Amino acid sequence: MEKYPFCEIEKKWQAYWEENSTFSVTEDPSVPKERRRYVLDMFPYPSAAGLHVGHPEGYTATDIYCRYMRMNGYHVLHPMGFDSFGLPAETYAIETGTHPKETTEQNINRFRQQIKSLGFSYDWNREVSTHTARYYRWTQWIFLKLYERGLAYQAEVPVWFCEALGTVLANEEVVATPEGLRSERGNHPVERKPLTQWMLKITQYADRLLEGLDTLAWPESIKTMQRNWIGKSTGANVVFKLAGGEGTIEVYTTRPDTLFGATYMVLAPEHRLVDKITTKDKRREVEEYVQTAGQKSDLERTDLAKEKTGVFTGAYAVNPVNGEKIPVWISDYILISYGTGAIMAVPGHDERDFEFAKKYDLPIIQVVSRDGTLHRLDEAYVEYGVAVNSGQFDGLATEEFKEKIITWLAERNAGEPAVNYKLRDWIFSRQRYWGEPIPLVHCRKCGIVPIPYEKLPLTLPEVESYKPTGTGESPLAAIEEWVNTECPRCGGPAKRETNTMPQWAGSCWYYLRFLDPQNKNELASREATDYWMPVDLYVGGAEHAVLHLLYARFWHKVLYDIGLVNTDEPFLRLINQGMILGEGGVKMSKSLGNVINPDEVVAEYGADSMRLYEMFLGPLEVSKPWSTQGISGVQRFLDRVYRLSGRRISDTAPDAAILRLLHKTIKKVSEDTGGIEFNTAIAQMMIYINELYKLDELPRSAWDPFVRLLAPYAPHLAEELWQQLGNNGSIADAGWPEYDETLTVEDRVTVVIQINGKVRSRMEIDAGTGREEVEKLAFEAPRVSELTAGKEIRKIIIVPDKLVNIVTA
RNA sequence: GCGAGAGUGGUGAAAUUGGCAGACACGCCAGACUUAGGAUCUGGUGCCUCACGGCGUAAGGGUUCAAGUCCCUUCUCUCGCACCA
Repeated sequence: MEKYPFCEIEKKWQAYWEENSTFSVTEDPSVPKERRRYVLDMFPYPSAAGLHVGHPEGYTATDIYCRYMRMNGYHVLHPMGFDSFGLPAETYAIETGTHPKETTEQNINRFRQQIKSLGFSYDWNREVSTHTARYYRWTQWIFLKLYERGLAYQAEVPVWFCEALGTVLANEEVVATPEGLRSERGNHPVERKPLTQWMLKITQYADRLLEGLDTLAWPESIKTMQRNWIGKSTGANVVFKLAGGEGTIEVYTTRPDTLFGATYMVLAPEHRLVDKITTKDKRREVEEYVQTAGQKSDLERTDLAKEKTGVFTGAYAVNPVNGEKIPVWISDYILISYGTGAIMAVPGHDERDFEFAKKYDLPIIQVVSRDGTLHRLDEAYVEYGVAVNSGQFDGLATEEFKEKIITWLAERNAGEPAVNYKLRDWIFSRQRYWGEPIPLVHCRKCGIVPIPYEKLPLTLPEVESYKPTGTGESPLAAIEEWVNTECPRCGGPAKRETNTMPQWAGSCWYYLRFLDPQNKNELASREATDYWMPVDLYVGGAEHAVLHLLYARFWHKVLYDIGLVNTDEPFLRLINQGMILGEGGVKMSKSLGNVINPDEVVAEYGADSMRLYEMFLGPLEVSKPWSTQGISGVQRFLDRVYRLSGRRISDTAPDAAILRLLHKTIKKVSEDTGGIEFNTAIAQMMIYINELYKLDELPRSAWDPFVRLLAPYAPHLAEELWQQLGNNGSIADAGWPEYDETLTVEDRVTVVIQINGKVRSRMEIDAGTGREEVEKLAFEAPRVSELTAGKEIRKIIIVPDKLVNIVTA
């Protein structure tokens, strides 16, 4: 028996959808807001490898959802595009001299064709690619807005520099690996280097980025990750005077209530006071330590397992609460980039300080107690409790003490409340060719001058070589005629900024360009934005939890502040699809040779089988292994459906059992499709087909609704069957079938009879039978009377239409 | 170490409010049809037992008439963070 002719069917309907622009949408004002949906996929980076099977997973899910919503009368925006700036094309250009634009566009064409081969219902009229000048014109435009609002600035910062890539990386692009810190892309070693970079002041939005999370229907895990990444903490800055000299050391602490337990202080080796306060006799030792710390990689410095090190500076500070003189140390366990770069050490109540104090034999004082009594501290007690050894504050609960001491310090100008974030400003410049040029010029007279908005886009020049200069400058720096320009303000000689933007820039706002992709005057009209935004459903991989999703939220909030968008948050609901693993549950990778190529799957099994299979594997959100045997199972199902369509269609009504199953099926498939639980919806369709398969002829009223249910899942086959049924036009325009609740319930039910919680018998009775009747019938059932004979019956529990539990003594 | 999530047949997985554990599918077994079968159709398939029956949702305990589901303890795995004071 040969397979159904999926190849012809799929080609035919893909051509039909294309010719008829079946899925293009416009901003029709007659459609009320609540009948509109914006469903978005994370657009792909068009790599040379082509689509992998992970892409179609999320794309199929949104496609099914969109088709379902359309059939239910919704107006759905479902666009696709390409995140087409990026390093691989540039690396390839360095190796071969091929222009990145050329490879990128080849890859885009391949991706588009692959995506189309799966029959997704995108509105292709809205396709955008971030590397095109008509797109990045607006990326640059947004950058200038950020600059105008003081959210983009230059700073010399220690940044991650990657020798192999010849560029600076963002914190988020550096990952810890067993071999040390490496670039996320390419796994190359990275090092810390101070360089002048463009920074975006995302920290200014830290609170709003944090608060906004509460309003979003996102996975808790992603929200938690973002919260942790932002890392807000509240406490106090406390000022310690230096003993015997002028000057102060300011520290940040979340536990000002432990101030009486501060027995020493620690500065980061890079702290500006280190040089000033170090005494003569300690200078040599301190300088040596500072230098070693500076040479250490950050991995070494942040390795938790390593023993803490430090040296005494010879200086002392005065504890403002009790006038105690305490020594000032330096150690690389204190980070210059967090808080004030200095701490008061409370070894009794901080694990790190405890470890350090033990090693260097510094005093440990207990100032917090669980119950108000003193005991020996074998480890730091970090919990909240009651103050002890704290002078007039003894007996206060931690929470209350914190408030009191902050006020006390503030009255004496020795401290104030403080808030800190782990989030750092976003290092935004890249020393690369294949990215958006930063639209600024450096004028000797006027300083940094933005290129006027109407002069955008500032396009990428052609270059001889794509290699980074290695000096920390981008390949653009080598193009004299491009770099040397006029100052837009004074007309004098000026030089262009040669840094480009990171790949994240284009993806920060692409969902807005889809709303109005041809607009020449604005990035998107306010009308189009108001019509569609916010995104109702956003589906993509969890790897973007804190990068893309945080950056995009940041830009969106800025655009909101400018008045360009109508909402404070861009993505209302987010779903992360799980990874598709190789057979056996291991990661798919080239080195393991277990990569499944979607083209081959489509060629062998068809797009509908591929779509259905990926959805049938399991819940969308979880990772699940690919199984080549498994796909033949869903193909068999589609085959059966197709063969079934060859049977005679009758106009007689289906029998009661089929009718009931039909309505149950419509109900289950409707609820599960709306709830993005596609695996169980497919299982229900299989159950239905298994039953229909037993019939010699198909009642039209049992078959027609099924074809509609199938349409979101296997759209090509459904179109074909729809046409066979004598319909003109696309099934996409057909309505979704409705079910009658009363027809979904069984009139006879099987009730199990338990004795002491164990199933001993069962009986078939009318649904809705009353309790007394059920009880009576239960005792008439076989084995029940013999098993209960001579026993005291303590209790009878009846769950209507489900179960009877007879409890005996 | 901290945070989040997950552990159910040989495999992928199902299972409203606690109410027949294993739907659906893969695989396997048997049969039918066939020159043939990696096609198709029908039936079977958690484990132990000839059977009656017993045992089963990572392990142990608890609540309950009743626990995959609720509570406690432990273990394992995945993901994220990694001295953030």
